[in-house]
Amino acid sequence: MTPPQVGGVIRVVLAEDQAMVRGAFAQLLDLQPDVTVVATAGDGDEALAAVAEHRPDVLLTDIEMPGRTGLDVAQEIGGRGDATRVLIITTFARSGYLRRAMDAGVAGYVLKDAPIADLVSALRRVHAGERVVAPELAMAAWDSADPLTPRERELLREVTTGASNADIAVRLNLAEGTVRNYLSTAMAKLGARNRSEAANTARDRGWL
Amino acid sequence: MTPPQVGGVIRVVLAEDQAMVRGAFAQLLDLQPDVTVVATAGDGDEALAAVAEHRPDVLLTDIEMPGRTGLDVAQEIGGRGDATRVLIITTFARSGYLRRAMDAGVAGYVLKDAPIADLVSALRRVHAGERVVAPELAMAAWDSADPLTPRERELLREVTTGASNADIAVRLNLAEGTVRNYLSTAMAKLGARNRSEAANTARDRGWL
DNA sequence: GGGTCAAGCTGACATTTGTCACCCGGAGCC
DNA sequence: GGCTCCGGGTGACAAATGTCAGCTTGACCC
Repeated sequence: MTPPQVGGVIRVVLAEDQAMVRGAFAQLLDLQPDVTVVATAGDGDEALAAVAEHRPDVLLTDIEMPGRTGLDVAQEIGGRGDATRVLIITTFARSGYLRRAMDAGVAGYVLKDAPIADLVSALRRVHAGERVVAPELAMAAWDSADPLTPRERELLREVTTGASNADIAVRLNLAEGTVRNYLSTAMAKLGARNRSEAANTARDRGWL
Repeated sequence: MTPPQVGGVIRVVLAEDQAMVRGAFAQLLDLQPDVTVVATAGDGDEALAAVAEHRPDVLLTDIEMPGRTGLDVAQEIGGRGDATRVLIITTFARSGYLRRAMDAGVAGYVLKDAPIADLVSALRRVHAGERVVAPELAMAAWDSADPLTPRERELLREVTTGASNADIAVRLNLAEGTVRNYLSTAMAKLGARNRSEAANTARDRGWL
């Protein structure tokens, strides 16, 4: 479909769930002489399909999307050994996603709080083989390591669904007291006053 | 500063907290021959200042911004009897804001989920004196009217700060039982399983 | 005037949630 | 081997949360 790449033209697939933002970014990137947006996607599944079809140089993706998240997509692509490199664009509040993004082998991570110029330059650098991480986050990744044990994470995930201790106990084959205990330590670690607050802050930091 | 308006050119101030989105929208709007972005703002206060300085035809603003929200700004502008008309761009999830937006006298309300073309056409229609509301919301506004009493709303707002029943009782001069009771009825109305869930859904629908 | 309805308010009671002291097993010292 | 630490697990107890029946007051409608 698309002509063979002329020197340095970056072929991009863009995934972002808000149509207006997606459209704006796509048009803007297309204005750059060295960038072509070959497809756009509104969720993770569309993104995977578009990458499979177009084999772009870079997948530029948001994290929070309906269904499969941007991180899921990154992991999938990394696992398949695709040549496509992944550049994450996301919101500051969810900074804890960074560690997981790194584990998923993404090539770059920029914030929507940064000027658009940063997006374009990050795109070029990622295409050139560099790794790019928003400077505000490079440090944050270290001083806020995930303190939760796997079990605690699991319990907190149940809490986000609105489950009671009894529900969780049944679902995970635990005594109710145990459930309470884990949540209690999780609350202590997160400085939360109750289960819901704990689940929220854990989610906000990308630890779930 | 700006030259006198030639026929039909729309002078716009754009307020949106995410720099990248703000930049993208601004550039895109400026590409339209009949639109000029005279200033941009990253929060409500900057937006008010920009409107005061530039007296634009339209203020295009997000709702959720640090400090003063887009609705606060709209109210302020409406109260001052400014000629500037307000067009809200926001996220679908917070559909309940619509009613409050209407009360604040906004001229239009579009969703970030809609294609960008809608944004431009809404802008033109608002400038022409029409009122524009995203079709998905025109109906939603009616079938999901806020069921909360003022007191319940107040209590839920306290819950979002992480306050316990005892805390709230003291702060509002109520018996603890009363606090529990209000929250209980609020939970019933919202179909929530506990205080936090109730507070979250209420906030998500823009009822706080 | 009486009747009814909604909102504000309350205490007694039942349930859920959070805290604590403790047991077990494996990993890593020394 | 003995020691300590950490993650997983447990039940008894205390505190917070949720439910219910019921009391006022004011608005609205005969």
